[in-house]
Amino acid sequence: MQRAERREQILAAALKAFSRTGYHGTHVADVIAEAGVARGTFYLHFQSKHDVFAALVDRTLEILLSVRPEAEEPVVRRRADAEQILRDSYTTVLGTIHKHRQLMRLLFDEALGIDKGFRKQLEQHFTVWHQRITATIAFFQERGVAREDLDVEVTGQLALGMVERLARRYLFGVRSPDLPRLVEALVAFELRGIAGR
Amino acid sequence: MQRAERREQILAAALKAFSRTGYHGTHVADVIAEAGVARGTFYLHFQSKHDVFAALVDRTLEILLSVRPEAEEPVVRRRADAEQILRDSYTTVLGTIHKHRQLMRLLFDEALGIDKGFRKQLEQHFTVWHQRITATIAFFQERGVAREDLDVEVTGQLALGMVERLARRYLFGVRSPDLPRLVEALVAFELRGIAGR
Amino acid sequence: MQRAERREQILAAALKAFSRTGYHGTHVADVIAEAGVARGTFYLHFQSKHDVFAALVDRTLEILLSVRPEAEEPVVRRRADAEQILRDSYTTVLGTIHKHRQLMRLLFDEALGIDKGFRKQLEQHFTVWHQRITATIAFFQERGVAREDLDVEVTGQLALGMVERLARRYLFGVRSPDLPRLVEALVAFELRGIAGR
Amino acid sequence: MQRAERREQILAAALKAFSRTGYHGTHVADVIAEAGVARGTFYLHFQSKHDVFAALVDRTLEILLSVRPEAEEPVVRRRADAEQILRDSYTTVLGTIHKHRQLMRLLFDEALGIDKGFRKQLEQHFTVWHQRITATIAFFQERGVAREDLDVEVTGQLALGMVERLARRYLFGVRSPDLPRLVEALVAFELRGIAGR
DNA sequence: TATGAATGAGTCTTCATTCAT
DNA sequence: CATGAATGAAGACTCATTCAT
Repeated sequence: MQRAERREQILAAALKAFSRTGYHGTHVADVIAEAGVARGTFYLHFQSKHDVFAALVDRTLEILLSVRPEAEEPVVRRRADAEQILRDSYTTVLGTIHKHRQLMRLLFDEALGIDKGFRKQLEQHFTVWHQRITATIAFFQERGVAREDLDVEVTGQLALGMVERLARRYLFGVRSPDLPRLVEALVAFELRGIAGR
Repeated sequence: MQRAERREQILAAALKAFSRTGYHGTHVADVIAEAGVARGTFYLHFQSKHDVFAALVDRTLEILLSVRPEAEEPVVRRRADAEQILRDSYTTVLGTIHKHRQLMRLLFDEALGIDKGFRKQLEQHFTVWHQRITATIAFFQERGVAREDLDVEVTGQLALGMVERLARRYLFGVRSPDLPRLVEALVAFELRGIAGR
Repeated sequence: MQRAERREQILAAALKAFSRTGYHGTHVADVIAEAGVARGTFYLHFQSKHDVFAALVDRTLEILLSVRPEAEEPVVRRRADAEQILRDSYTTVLGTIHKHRQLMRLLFDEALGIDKGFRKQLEQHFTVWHQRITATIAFFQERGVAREDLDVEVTGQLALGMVERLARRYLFGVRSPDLPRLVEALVAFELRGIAGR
Repeated sequence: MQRAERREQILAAALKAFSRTGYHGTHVADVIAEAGVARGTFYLHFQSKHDVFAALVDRTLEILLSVRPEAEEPVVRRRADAEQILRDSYTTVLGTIHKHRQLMRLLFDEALGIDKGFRKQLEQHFTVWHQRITATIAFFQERGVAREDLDVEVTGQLALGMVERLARRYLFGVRSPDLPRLVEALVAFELRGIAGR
């Protein structure tokens, strides 16, 4: 078996195990049992238990950050109206979160309690998303869709919070959420929320 | 020293210790050192390390649930306009969260990673809050402040998410947040978000 | 309450507790709960947990050693025939053991596992009993009831063992044993066992 | 080192340690020091301190129960006379007990004080032996060696008690007991004890 | 690379005993 | 004498990590 393959195998087993019993409730013994691999093999591919978890976190963050539907074709975006932009964005984001819900749950429920490092990483990640969102809002302001006196900074956080909560409430652990409904409520609420008048 | 007093003392020390190094990073030795009590004394008041943490979580949830400004004078509420109701509510809630930010942080950052029981407890808590919020929204619908076609259920979650994120971003670990600014942005956003038109 | 009374009260509670859960399975907390006495009071009357147990053991050994039916009226004994002597002795001994079966059980089942001191005490006690028995056998030899070539020393041990086993099997923990039957079998067996022919 | 070998090594060390200081006086630290293994290694082979002890008890009981000289050649037995049967049996039994005197002492002196479970086990064991003995007595009755009116049940206990006492008094902790003497006294006593007239 | 036996530092928890009131 | 809160030494057990094969 190729080195990368074996690594994947362990990573998958770790995800399963961690999802089942959490980081501290999962022992290396559980991971290797799940993977069907010897103890030594585990340490051949990962430096430590913490290390596997970090790898999963990294992967999760990569997945999240790679979701950039709105950035792909800026020119086209200008033509699209605000509603469509939001709808597309949120559909992609929520869809991605749901698709990788096990990883997401790990990140949101476990990572904080393990390490200050993970907290930092997560905060940075939120910062990046916050920037993207505020950029979008600024763009909406330019287009006259968002009012000028909006507190962009705080509003960006509000948008983040809404998504996070929808994810936690409707996406983790559920097989088939009613994505369109969530997106619709979210878009309607946000568009009005940022609108003038 | 009275029994209850000693218990309080240990609880305070535990809060400090847990806040500093997290649940798993904190040893009973740290707690008793912080409290200045003997090991046996700790176990005279709490069954286990897990038990002290649970006591802190319970306390936190009690504090959160006891925040019910809007419920106190229903008659007056009817006269008040929606904006004032929201402003008052959020001011109280965010203020309370900030006042007890150490406890809150413990609940939000640590509790999930320890025990499925805590996760359940937290979910139940969110359910209660969700109910309160949807009740308020329904009230706003009656009053014509919120549109009829609003997805109340999902919107309730959105409101919850906004508060949670503000708390995490601006209230935990900060001495003096700009509360009015947060409330203003929140109220303005939500009022528009739920409005017709 | 008189000092001696209080001591008795604790002793009785300790016997109950030890009988229930054994020496190591019983904590001072159990004893004082059973006695309805405060922790400090316990140590006012006994130096340690070990000390109470020792007091119970002492009491048990005193009871056992005070059983001396055959010694009371040596002149009369000479007239009685061997069978009656044995029957009387064993009836008294087995009766006493049964009457104090809780104490006896403590001595036989627990004392050995606690302390080399108790083992020594018990061995000395057996030695005393062994001497009494061999004296009786010697007396029987004089009277011609026991054969001359009997290995008195070893036979004394055999008699001891028979009684011990009957006690363990039929007397501990039973409310009403068939004492006459045991005595009859024992006497018949022993008389023949030591007899010539 | 093979798994079974290492287990044996620890078992031997535990026997030594327990024999020296008793169950409660022996710490896992003592056992591993005696065995020259690390703490973790101990728990790799045994679930707990209680578990090693149980393993030793099991082994002891197996050894005791496997002593069945009289069962091997029933046909021959019928021809042999009672005295020889008893002499052989007791020689083997007492010899085996002496050979494994450390294990036996553990069983008889320690096991009772640890656990009700061990008491049960020991009682069952005595029951088995009692059955064997009564069977032999019944056989002797058939052969006319034992009287018909014998209380077989109780007499079986008497025989058990004699052996137990000899074991405790002459076999535990002694290097070279005078086995023939013990057997002779025992056989002579028992044969007469069960005899008619 | 793979294996799994071995390691031992780390922690929680217990419980007999003390002592201030 | 009585109380019961406080003490802290002691000890069982865990589990991430190493390493010889």
